Amino acid sequence: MTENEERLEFLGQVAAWYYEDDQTQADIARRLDKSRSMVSRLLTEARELGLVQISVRFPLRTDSALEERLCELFGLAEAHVLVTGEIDHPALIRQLGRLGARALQRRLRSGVGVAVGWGAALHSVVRAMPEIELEDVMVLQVMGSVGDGDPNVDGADLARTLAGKLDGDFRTLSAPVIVDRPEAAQSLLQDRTIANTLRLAESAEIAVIGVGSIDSTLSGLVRAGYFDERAIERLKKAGVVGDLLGYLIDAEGNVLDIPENRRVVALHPARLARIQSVIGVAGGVAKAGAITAVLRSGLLDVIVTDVATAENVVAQAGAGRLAEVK
Amino acid sequence: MTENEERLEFLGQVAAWYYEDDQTQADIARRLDKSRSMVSRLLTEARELGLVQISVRFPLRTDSALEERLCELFGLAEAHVLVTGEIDHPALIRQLGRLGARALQRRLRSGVGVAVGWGAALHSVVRAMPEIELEDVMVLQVMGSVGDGDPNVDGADLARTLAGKLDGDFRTLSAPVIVDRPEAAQSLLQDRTIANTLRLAESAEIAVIGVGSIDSTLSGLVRAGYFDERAIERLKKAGVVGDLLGYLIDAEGNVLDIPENRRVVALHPARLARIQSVIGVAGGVAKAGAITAVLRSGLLDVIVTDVATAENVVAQAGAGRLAEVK
DNA sequence: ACCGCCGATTCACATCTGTGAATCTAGTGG
DNA sequence: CCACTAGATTCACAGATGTGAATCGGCGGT
Repeated sequence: MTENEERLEFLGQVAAWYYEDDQTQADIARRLDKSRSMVSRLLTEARELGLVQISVRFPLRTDSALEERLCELFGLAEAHVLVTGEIDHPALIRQLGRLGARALQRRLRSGVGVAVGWGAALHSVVRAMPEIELEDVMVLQVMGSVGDGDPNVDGADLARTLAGKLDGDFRTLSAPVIVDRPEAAQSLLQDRTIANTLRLAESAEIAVIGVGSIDSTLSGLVRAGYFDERAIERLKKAGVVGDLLGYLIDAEGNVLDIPENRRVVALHPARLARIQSVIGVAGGVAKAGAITAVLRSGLLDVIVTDVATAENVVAQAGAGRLAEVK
Repeated sequence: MTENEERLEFLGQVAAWYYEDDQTQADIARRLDKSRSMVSRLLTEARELGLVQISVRFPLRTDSALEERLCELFGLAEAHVLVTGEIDHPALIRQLGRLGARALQRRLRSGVGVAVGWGAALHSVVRAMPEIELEDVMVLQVMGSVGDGDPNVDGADLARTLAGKLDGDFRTLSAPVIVDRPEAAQSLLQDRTIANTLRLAESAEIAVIGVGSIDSTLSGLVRAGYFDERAIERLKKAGVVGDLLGYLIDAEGNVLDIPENRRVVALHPARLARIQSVIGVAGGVAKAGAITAVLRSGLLDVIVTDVATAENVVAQAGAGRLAEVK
C-alpha cells in the first residue's frame, strides 16, 4: 500500500513536471536518468490512473425564457436550457453534462443519497463533476448494467466514479438492466443486495437520470442489443416513445403494461416520486418526444436540456394543451 | 460581447475535440478546413484563456500526530501537515497549495468575505482551488502588490483569480506593498479605496495568508528588491525573522517597531484577530523560523505546512517552552 | 486606383512524442 | 549454476506538434 502510494507520488511528480511546469519529456528523462520513452510511458500510466485531470471549460449560455416556460408547463423546480452554437452531438452531450453537474452540485451536501441511472448524458455529468469534499455521501445505481455494449455508459462504473469524486460510498446493482424472462427479473429484484440498494435509492434525496429514446441510434437499450428493428417497430405501435430507468413509457409518461416492462431490473419510475430532487439530463431533438413524455409524467423536478430540444418540447406540450382544451 | 462568446465557444469546441476526444490536430484541421498550424495556435489561445484546465491530483498524505501536536502547542483549530516524499521545492509548494485549498474550501460558503495575501504558496492555493458555485463571495487583497518581480505571486491577480473561481466579487489594493517613505504609506492607507478594502478585509470571515522568511532566496519581499543584502543583515540583527502581510516580525511574532514597518501598505496583522478563520500556508524548512514566530503570535487558526518544517517548528517551540520553564 | 499596414493564415522545418520490437534484469525453479 | 520468464527499459522510427518566417487578404488613407 505504501509502495503503491509512493508510486502514485512519483507518477504525480512526473506528471506535474510535465503538465504544470511544461518540462519536455526529454528534460524529465534526464532528471530521472531514464530514457525518454520511459517517461512517455510513465505519463501514460499517470493519465490512466486518473492522476491528470484535463477538462475544457468555458462559460455555458442558457436561455432563461425557455427555462421559465418549461418550469411553468411542467411544474418543475428548475430548468436548464443550454444555448448551443453549431456543435456536434458528442460536444452537446459534454456541455449538457457540465450543466447537469452544476445542477447536481448545487443540491449536494454531506449525508445525502444520490440515485443515478446511466446513459451517455449521465456519463457526461459524472465526468464533468469536480471533486468535492463531502462526508457520508452514498451513490446508488438504480438500473442494471448493460453487459456488453459501450462500457462508457455502464451504470456501475458511473456510480463508482461519482462516489469517488464525492468522497463517498456506493452501491451497484450487479444485474443486467433487462433480462430474458419476467421470472428472472422478479427474483433479481427480490435478491437481498439488489433490493437493499433499491430501497436505499428510493429514500435518496437526489436522483440523476437520463431519458432514453426508442430511436435506434440514440437508445442505450437498443444499442446494447436488447431490441432489434422488428421489436422496435412493434413497441412503437404499442405507443412506446422512450424509456425511463429502462422501463418503456408512452407519450404521457406512463410505464406501459407490456411484457417488456416485466423484464426490467431497475427502480420503478413511480418510486422516484418520493425523492426530493429528481434531475433529468437529456438533449438532442431526436429525444424531444421521449423527454416530453417524461416531463408529462411529472416525476422530474429539474430538467437539463438544450435549446433546440426545449423548443421542440414546448411546441409539443403546447399542442397537447390545445388538444386537451378542445 | 456575443462575438467574443462565440469565439470562446469555438475555441472550447476545438479544445474539447483535442483534449477530450483525443483527436489529432491534423484531424481537427481537416474538419475546420484550416491548416494544422492554425489549430495548434487555436489550442494555444484556448489554453491561455484558461479554457483548458489541466491539473495533476493524487492523494495527499498527512501526518496526524504532528498535526495534533501543532494544534496543542499553538492553540490552533486545525493543522495540516503534508507528508512528502523526495520532492523539489516547486512540487512541495504545489502540494501545499492543494492541501491549503482543501482547508479553505471547507470553510467557504455563500456570502463570506475572504482576505488573501500573496506569495508563492498562496498562488499555489488559488491555482489548486476548484471552481465552486457560491453566491456573494467577496475576495479582498490585503497587502499591496510588488510592482516588478514575479507576476506569478502578485496579489491583485491572485484575488481576481480566486474570485473568478468562486464566482464572486473582489477588491484589490492598487499600491505597492512597501513604499519609500512612511508618509507615503500613511496617505495610501488613508486613501478611500484602499481604506475601504482593508475595512472589508478585517471584517472578513476567512483569511488566507503566507509567511515570509527573511532569507534572501525565499522571501518575496527580498526577491522583489525591497531589501538588499546589507539591509537584510541589519534587519536580522534587529531581530527580524520573517514577515507577515509584509510587516517584519521577530521570533515571538510581534510586529517590530522599526522604520521599515511604517512603510508597509497592508492590513496590520493585529487586525487578523477579528477574523474567524485565519489560514496560514507555508512550507520548506528554511521558513521554519518565520513560521514558528507567526504561530507564536497566536494570529493563526489553521496552519498548512510540510512534515520537515512542522518537525522543525515543534522542536523550536519545544525548546522555547523548556527555556521558559527554566 | 493604388499603397501600405496589420492581422490571419500557411509553409517548412526542428523538435517532441508514442509505440512496436529488441534488449536488459532480476527473480524462480530446476 | 543455468535456463527461463515476466516485467522494466531502451532503441528506432513514424507521426504529431510548435514556431519563425513568408504569404495572403481585407481595409483605410491618399
